Amino acid sequence: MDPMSFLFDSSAACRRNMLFLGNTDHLIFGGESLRSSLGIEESLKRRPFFCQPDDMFGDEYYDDQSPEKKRRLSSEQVHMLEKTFEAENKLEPDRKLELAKKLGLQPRQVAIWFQNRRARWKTKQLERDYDLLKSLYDSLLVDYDSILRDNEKLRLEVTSLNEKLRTRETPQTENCADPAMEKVGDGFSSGSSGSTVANEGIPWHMGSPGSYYLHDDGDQIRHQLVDIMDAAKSEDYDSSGDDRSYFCGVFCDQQQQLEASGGWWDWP
DNA sequence: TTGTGTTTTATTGCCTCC
DNA sequence: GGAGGCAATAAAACACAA
Repeated sequence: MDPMSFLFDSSAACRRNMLFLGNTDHLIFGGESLRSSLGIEESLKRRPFFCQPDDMFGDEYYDDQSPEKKRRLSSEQVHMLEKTFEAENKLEPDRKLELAKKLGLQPRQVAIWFQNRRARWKTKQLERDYDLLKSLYDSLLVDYDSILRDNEKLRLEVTSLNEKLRTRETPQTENCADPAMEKVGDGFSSGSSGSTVANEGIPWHMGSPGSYYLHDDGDQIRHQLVDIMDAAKSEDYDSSGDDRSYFCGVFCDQQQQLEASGGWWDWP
């Protein structure tokens, strides 16, 4: 194998053969061309990874630290890697070699850096997604509680009005001959059998069986009930109403936010 | 200075794809 | 079977409070 291709090779087999990888710190990657860019000259002086043979085996080097020590990349190198990562979160082999050459790093180091960087990005993305979902959940919870309160309020109102109705109607429910009376329509009557007052889904019943007849002075109460039931239907019981579109809107928003939050969630 | 928590670099093992 | 990706993890480097 060509020694240089060995240096550049980051395959699994090769890296497993390089059990002395810690000692690859000794491998010479030097040469002026490799160190010319990005102003990394300064950092190279401190970095056993990338120095020249004379530097590596000099007293100065060994006085400083063991060559096996793990070294951090310079800020310039990191900056360049970050910039590249912004453009492409995975590197083609050619690009990796090019970048490694440019930075004076081993291709394997570049590959590892990108791997770790992807892992960090994924962690951050998970945190962002969690925060987003949590805020959506919290706002839905607030809405839900508000709806429950409204529902309870309406229920009490209906009960109270129902009581009023009952007290007014008791003597005349059957055989009523008063022409002023009228049959209540629009959901208040279902004929002669024990009727449910409201439409389906409205959980209360009139107390007495048969059709309901109200005096004129009951009209006000009747209209109030109709209003209340309409409100109840639109807010609580009608799944095709605004509530559905609201929740739909919430989840559409959520999806849009997730889509907008990052382009790499579904990495190829 | 030192103990401790966090970040970064690197390794290992497993998996998928070609 | 080789190449390369990812998850889990180790360990060095770093930051910082006490």
